[in-house]
Amino acid sequence: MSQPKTKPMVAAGGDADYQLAQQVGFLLRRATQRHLAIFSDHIPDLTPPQFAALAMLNALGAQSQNQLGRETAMDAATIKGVIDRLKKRGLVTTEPDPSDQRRIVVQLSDNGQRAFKGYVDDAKAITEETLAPLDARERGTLLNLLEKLT
Amino acid sequence: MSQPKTKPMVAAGGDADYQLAQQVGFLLRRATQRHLAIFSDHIPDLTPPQFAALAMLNALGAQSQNQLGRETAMDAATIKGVIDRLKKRGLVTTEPDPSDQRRIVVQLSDNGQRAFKGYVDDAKAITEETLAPLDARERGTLLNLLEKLT
DNA sequence: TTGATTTCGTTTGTATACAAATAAATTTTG
DNA sequence: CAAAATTTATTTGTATACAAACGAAATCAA
Repeated sequence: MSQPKTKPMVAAGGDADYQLAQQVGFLLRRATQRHLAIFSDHIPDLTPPQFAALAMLNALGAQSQNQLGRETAMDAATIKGVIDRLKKRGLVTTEPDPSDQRRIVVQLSDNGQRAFKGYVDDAKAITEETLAPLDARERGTLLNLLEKLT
Repeated sequence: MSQPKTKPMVAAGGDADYQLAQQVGFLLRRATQRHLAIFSDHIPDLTPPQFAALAMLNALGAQSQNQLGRETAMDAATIKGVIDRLKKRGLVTTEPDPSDQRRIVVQLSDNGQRAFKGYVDDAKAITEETLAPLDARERGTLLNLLEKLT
């Protein structure tokens, strides 16, 4: 006779069914890693946040530093570092806002403008290569779902 | 009379159609940010990479440090820092691999084992809350597409 | 108007994340 | 076997990312 069914060896709140590799957080991290690798293959001179800042300044024009951070999803401490590095490389300039002594207005320099325009095609290629494993319908679906997730 | 159509003001390789907020890299970054916020609400004491290391050690047993890094998608330098911090907190222990003098074998401590099991339900709640904006079908689709992207 | 609150930018500290270089140990190869 | 190549772990340096605390400036409210 076989034994009656017993409790599994693990304590209550079993972990046998926790598959890290299937969790959305883990998949997001890996997808981000792959995207970052593709990005630096195409644009070795900039990071994604740096490019995001340039793109936003190009699209929206001069912005206060914190406002630019909001547009590009970076907190105040993070955008500060990004702008400091872009400024050091001459891609952006800053000046005080005369109407608000607290604010620093960030703008693209001519070099920054040219640099951004020169990278737009690369940026499109980065998106294309990142999404390469998906067909057109899947790409749309993914972007849609990611947007909902925000 | 209207003027004849002229070239747009922007130079060739137009950037007017580059929408940062619709690029997969930007959406991945924002989704990851939201997930991280949810994670730290539920498990303030661990980071996602730290939890990933515990989960993998629990699932696979003792591993060499670099092997564990591979399982959890962290490079050698990153997993080192993660393990150092987990070790300092007594959640993992390390010992030299007698069969390979280069390797360090990492394993869950009893405390680490208990801590992990105690967090599994929180981890499931984190996934649930992260995916809350999606219905069941969309969740499956997203995980599928993210996996393809890797 | 002034006192409370909010916003802006900065600083400090911690934690990934990755490139590059290195030394030691192991494995592969000729 | 001996040389070459690879693997493992470490270290250094740079770049996000975020929490927390801070002073200065602007806004709100009683």
